[in-house]
Amino acid sequence: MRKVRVRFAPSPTGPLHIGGVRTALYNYLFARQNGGDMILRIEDTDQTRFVPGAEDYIIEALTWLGIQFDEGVHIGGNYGPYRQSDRKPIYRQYADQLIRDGWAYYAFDRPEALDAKRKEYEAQKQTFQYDCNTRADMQNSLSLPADEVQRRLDSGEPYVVRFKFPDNIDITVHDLIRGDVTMNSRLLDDKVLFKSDGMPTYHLANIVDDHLMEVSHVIRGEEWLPSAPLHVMLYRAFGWEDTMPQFAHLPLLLKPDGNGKLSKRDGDRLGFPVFPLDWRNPETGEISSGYRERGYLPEAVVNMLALLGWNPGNDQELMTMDELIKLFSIEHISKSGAKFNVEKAKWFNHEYLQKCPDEQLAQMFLPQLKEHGIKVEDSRSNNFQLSTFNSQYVVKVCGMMKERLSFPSELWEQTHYFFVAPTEYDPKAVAKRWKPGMTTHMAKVIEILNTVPFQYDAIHQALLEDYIKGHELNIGQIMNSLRLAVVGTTVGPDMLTLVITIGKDETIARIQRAINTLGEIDN
RNA sequence: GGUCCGUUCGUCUAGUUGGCCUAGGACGUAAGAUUUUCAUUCUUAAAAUCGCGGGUUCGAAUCCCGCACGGACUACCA
Repeated sequence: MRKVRVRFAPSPTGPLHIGGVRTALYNYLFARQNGGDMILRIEDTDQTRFVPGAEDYIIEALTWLGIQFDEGVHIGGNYGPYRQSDRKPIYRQYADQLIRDGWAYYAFDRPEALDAKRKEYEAQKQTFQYDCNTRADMQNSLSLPADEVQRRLDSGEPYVVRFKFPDNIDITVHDLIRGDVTMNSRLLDDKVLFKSDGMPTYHLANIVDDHLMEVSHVIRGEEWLPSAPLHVMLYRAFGWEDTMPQFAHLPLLLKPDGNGKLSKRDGDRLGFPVFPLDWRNPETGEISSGYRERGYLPEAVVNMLALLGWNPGNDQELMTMDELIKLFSIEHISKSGAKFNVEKAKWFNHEYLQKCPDEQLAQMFLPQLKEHGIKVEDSRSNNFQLSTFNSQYVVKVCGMMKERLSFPSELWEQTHYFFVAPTEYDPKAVAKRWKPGMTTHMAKVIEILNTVPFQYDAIHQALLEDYIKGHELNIGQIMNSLRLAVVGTTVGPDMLTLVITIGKDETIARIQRAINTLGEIDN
């Protein structure tokens, strides 16, 4: 049994698309499960589409998500170099080999000539294809006399190398997800393998590199399925068919609404990220938002992505990376494309946020606190006047409040009253709750807080049991007014826990301020 | 247009050797319970005649054929 070796081979043409992230994830899960190697290879054979920073972005994104590599452009390995532009000298000889063996030929047709040809066919409602039927009419080493070909080559005329597809043979690709897929060579065109700029195309570079890097399984997007027969033929032409990797073509990630492939624009339109990290277009300066900056936790993104096109075969939905590695199987990858669902993504994040340790959450909260002028120190007691809080206090607040949120970014709006006293009181809540006699009740609350031990049970007994219930008062009315006084609105966590947390002095100060501000209501 | 791939609740999907499927779970939605409030949580409900039409079979979401629809590909891009 051959050692499992898989690769993730993106092109550095921009930020890594979330579909690409999923492809990387599936490769990673498969490699880890089988004790194999995971390789990061950069396919930058198209120099016109190269975007600076894209390679670093890819590495940073995958690192953030916990997808690790054993070999690659950033860490090296025994099969390098791992950037195709650095492998440029390698490909030439393989193109030559193919020509020598009659599997490929030189073609001198200029791009303009090909365009003209396509237009010509189009005018007759036909499609031009450079193949066994048309290559005799084109300018290539199959149609031109040998001395003419040599003359052109010697004179430095630009040329490409095209694959010479045999006429009318059935080529079967065995796909691990879809089974056997058969196509006839007559329908396939003579793909360019080697470009006039001296670089190989994807097809050549891909096969050569996968072979040289001893890749055992090619797990890639479904968009590659139509060219898979070409790849199989290349392995055959090179005589590498016995070590040809196994193929698995992943279903596509679709738009949440309507149909079609998920694209960058969809994210902008529907308000969710299509990229793992924020990306700033170096040319336009335009920012595309990423999951990380939106407050998604890497574990949640991984879990969500894993389930978009795969399932463990049972009802389990929450899985860590380690569990995914154990449970992953190519057999359970679905065949049809999956529509991206924002709501489910949020739910995953909520679930993982609950698992997130309070200390870690507090750490994520720090920038928001700073932004609002709140200082956090390690060894100070809580002091509202100086807006400085003990870090343990922040941890406590996070722990108390996290079940209410899906994103760390919601922390401030949910917890600001733990740090800052309300300056305004929600008018609707005031109208509904601040009834006549309320200032008296609130004064009584202050009195109770001043007399009983400042502990949950003691306050509960004195306030809820003795005072409110003892006097047959409306619990909702009093407690909501108290909340209004302390928080400024009538939403929030358990009132007594809140009071205990912010402390006796601050609570009393806030109630007093509410009494002063709101005053007595006459009617 | 051509080739290939696909098609189970609104969405992700279970269903892999045809019977245990009067099609299960999750998200979302609705109702209820809990809570002093909101949120969380819990319970329940609605939601797929398994794309459509034929066949094979005692029996089909599951096998076969046809059709429809959707998608991918069809560059000296990957």
